[in-house]
Amino acid sequence: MVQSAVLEKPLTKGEQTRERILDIAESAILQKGFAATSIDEVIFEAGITKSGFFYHFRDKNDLARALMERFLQRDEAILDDIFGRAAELSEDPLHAYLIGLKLLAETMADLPNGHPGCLVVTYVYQDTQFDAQVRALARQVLLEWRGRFLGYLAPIAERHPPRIEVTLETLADMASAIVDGGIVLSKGLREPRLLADQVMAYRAFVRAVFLGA
Amino acid sequence: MVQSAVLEKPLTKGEQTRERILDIAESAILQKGFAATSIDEVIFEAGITKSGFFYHFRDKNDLARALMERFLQRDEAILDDIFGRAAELSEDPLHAYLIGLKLLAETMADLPNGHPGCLVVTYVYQDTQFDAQVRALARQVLLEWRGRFLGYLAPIAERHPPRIEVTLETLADMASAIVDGGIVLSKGLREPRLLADQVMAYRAFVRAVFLGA
DNA sequence: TGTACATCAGTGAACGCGCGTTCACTGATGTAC
DNA sequence: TGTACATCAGTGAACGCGCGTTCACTGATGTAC
Repeated sequence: MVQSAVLEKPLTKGEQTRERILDIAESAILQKGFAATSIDEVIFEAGITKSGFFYHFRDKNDLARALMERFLQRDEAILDDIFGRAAELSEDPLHAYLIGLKLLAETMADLPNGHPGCLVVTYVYQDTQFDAQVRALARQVLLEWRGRFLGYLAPIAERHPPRIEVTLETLADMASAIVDGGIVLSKGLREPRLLADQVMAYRAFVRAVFLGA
Repeated sequence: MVQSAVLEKPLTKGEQTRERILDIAESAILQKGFAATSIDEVIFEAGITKSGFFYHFRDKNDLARALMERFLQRDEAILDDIFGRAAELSEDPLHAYLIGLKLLAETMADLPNGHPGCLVVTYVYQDTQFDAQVRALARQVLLEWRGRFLGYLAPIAERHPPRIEVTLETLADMASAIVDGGIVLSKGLREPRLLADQVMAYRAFVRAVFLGA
């Protein structure tokens, strides 16, 4: 079971409502997009009035910002947890990374109804609806992923010289691309397993790059 | 230069307007999403009135359907062309596929402002806005891709037994995933080269699977 | 312990604008005889 | 070659609904003295 790293202090009543709004909005936005998700619809599900919504968020873009900020934090926490556990299981950075990818694939496979979608993809594909701050936030997530995976790959390349011509940056980006692309296929074809299989295929490539086929 | 396979007969005045509407709508939808793209905005750019729009399309969903149908046809024509040319350059199905992927990467790299986005991704991430027919169309594109790449891979696997444990279906889906995921990163980070690099990385994996690292 | 005040977490009603859609109409072009 | 009619490719005006946002207000809880 995935356990958050920080101890969660109990939420106040207002924070609970706010979280419920965020949950409902996120799920709706991943299904229909940002513009098609109306505040009316969100508050109906949340059981509050429109003014209640505007007590928590300045405007709709502020909701988008809050969602992406929460996404960024959760995403970092989950990946830190997965690759942190993996690092404890092997001294060798390559084996640790391969274990991490296996755990990531299992996490993906365990989602009961398949992956609901990635907020960053939603934002990138509806870019001009958001203000500069929100766009910068989405970009920040993409750069965080690149930096993270590069951080895993650099020590690997030092110990295991690559046998296939590919830059570490491209190999790092490939992790993000395969997950986001895999989610699209998985979601579109309604085949939850597909996503985990794609992560495992990426894992096989990493193995081939550093250990040979 | 990419040349369409079929000879194009000249468009009538009405067909020209219709194509212009589709071009403007597609570009807007890829940037802001379907709901956020208003008919008003499209007709303003196209220089016609609202009634002119409804002469060409029954309603907004009909526009979505027309866009996806056009996308499907163009996509098939482009891939047929690329992998058709590749097949002429080598007898061996593996080398032909590798050449095709190279040509695909070059095509991606040649897009002046980067790839504008994939309609299928837009539709999958705004699914509930569309009626059943449009959703089925998007799904059809995903299945077409899987079938296409499986068609390339099956003869390869017969001549070159795979050295890495991965199913042909996963390897086929990986082509779609890497392109769609690569487009997200490319678009989000505003790095046009990234997409071509990802396709080349996929190509390196295919090579490793069938030839070893 | 009581009182005054501040903050929290909202309510209710109204706003104006923009949206997708409809309907009756029209000038230009094409076709049949 | 001329005329009647049909089709093409739209126009112009109006529609009602839903959207995001604002504003004045409120009961419940927390804090200072």
